Amino acid sequence: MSEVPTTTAAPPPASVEAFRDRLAQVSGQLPRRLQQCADYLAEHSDRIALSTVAQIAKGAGVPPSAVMRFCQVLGFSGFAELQRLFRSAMPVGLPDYATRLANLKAGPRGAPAALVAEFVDAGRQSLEALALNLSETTLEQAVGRLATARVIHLAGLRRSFPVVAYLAYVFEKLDVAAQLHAGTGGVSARAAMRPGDVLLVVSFAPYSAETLALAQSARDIGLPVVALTDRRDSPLSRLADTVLTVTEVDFGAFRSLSATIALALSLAVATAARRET
Amino acid sequence: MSEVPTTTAAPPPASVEAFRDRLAQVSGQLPRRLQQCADYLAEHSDRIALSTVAQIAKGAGVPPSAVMRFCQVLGFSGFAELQRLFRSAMPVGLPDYATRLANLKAGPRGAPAALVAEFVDAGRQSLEALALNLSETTLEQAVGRLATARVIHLAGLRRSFPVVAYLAYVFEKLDVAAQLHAGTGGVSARAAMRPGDVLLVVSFAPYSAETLALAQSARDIGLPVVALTDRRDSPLSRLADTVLTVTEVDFGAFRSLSATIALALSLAVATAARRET
DNA sequence: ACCAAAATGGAATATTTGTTCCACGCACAG
DNA sequence: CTGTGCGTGGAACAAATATTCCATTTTGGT
Repeated sequence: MSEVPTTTAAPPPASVEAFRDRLAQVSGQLPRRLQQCADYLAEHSDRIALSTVAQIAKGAGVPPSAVMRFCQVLGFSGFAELQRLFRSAMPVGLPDYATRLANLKAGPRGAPAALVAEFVDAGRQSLEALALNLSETTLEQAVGRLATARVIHLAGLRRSFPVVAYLAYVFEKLDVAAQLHAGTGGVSARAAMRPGDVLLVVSFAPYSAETLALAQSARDIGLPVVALTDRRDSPLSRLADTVLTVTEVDFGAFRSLSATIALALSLAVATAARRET
Repeated sequence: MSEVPTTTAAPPPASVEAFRDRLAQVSGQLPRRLQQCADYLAEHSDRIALSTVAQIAKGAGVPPSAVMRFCQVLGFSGFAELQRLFRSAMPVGLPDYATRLANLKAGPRGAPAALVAEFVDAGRQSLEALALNLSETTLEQAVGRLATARVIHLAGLRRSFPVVAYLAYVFEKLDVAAQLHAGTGGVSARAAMRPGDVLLVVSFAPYSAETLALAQSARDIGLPVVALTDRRDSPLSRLADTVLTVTEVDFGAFRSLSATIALALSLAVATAARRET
């Protein structure tokens, strides 16, 4: 009955991170064999997902049963549960993605498959750049403006149009009032904007004069303007209150919009989430 | 004794690449169930490393024994050998880029930055999956159809609309005759389609009835239909002559479209390039 | 319409792998 | 020196999984 040993009862780590923490925590106050397990797994945690108990045990220089005990000390029901944790945390692109990409690129010059590889690569780089260069404070500010808006007006032409079109769809699904200004109607769009609204404008070089004009209109009326653009010193920057920048790596003359859409989508979902609270 | 069937003896693929080649090689001249296996594995080769026979079989919609036969047809002794191949090709360890993402994700629950991280991750995974599962022959076929078309008709609604909207923009820039059928005009769209044209339709689950109807119309008239969808056995597959599949990893209820746009863009550029020659 | 060959699905079996259990040994306290 | 308790290792057990086999269905040719 009087349980509660010093190592507490049994909270099984729910993430790889939590697993590492727990590992560091118990390390040093373990029996000899279990310490061997801890040391080995700390060093080779990447093998957990694919190896069997026997392989781990051999690697650590202990019998399989020691590995089992170790898993249970950490709070898992057994090795299977630990392995599940690591398998689910694995990236889905399992086989050698890099070599596959290289092979595709190496194909016939201008072949469709080679093009796909290029665009995939460009998209991936764009996404990574987004993650690295993201300004959390600016993002926070943008969400704040959008969350308090009565109606969110969406503006974007040419290559930006798909982005705002998707935003319009997503906002509708999320039950957020949004209006898409896609056509040539700078005039009608202006008429639709009311105090309390916000304009979310997406534009990249070369900046469409029409989009810039719409942003100017919003500013004239006194509406906050949130801009999604490619450079901090773009023409939009002077017109916008909040400027989110996305550097999209392009291949040839075209961009895959991956990072732009990812950011736009995040904006939309974050906005909807904040409204519900 | 006198073995040597027409499909030669048994050279088991020694690399992931060789496996893909062999897959494309035998595809099309296989019995129904085995073809299902081939299709499924071509699209989800990333699951081979971690799944069990039963899971693969369920995913492909065939009994486990069919999967076993398929493995043997490819030259493997069984599924275990195939799985070994894919496991050995797996990347080791978790990329440090993942830790950067993990930090962002670890932020306040539902914080905008965390959302960005999720969408970036989903987009990146989708792109990798696209590169890995791309069927070069199908892609080639699609480009072939599009390149010889008089006019390319574009159809896609809801979440697919941004994709076709972008395609319309890109085709215009590339000087390729394309027409976007976005509105409700199933009738007007039908009237616009002429012999020699091609319909490029983009649709994901849940498949819009309108889009499917348009594809059916094109087929009735005798136009080739190229489909960009999420599953090989989607309703579109029966209506389309060429089916390109993209598995987009989604976060929450929304998708970043990264892979879809990358593939669409590649199609457009490749089509334009082929026309000029 | 019939037959032969191929394909199919599911049940039976083999194998691999995870998990539990218990006899033994070692250390330490009395 | 001896008893108690924890740690240990291997063997027995259980579960999951791969693989084979064969009765039945389907296919393709004449």
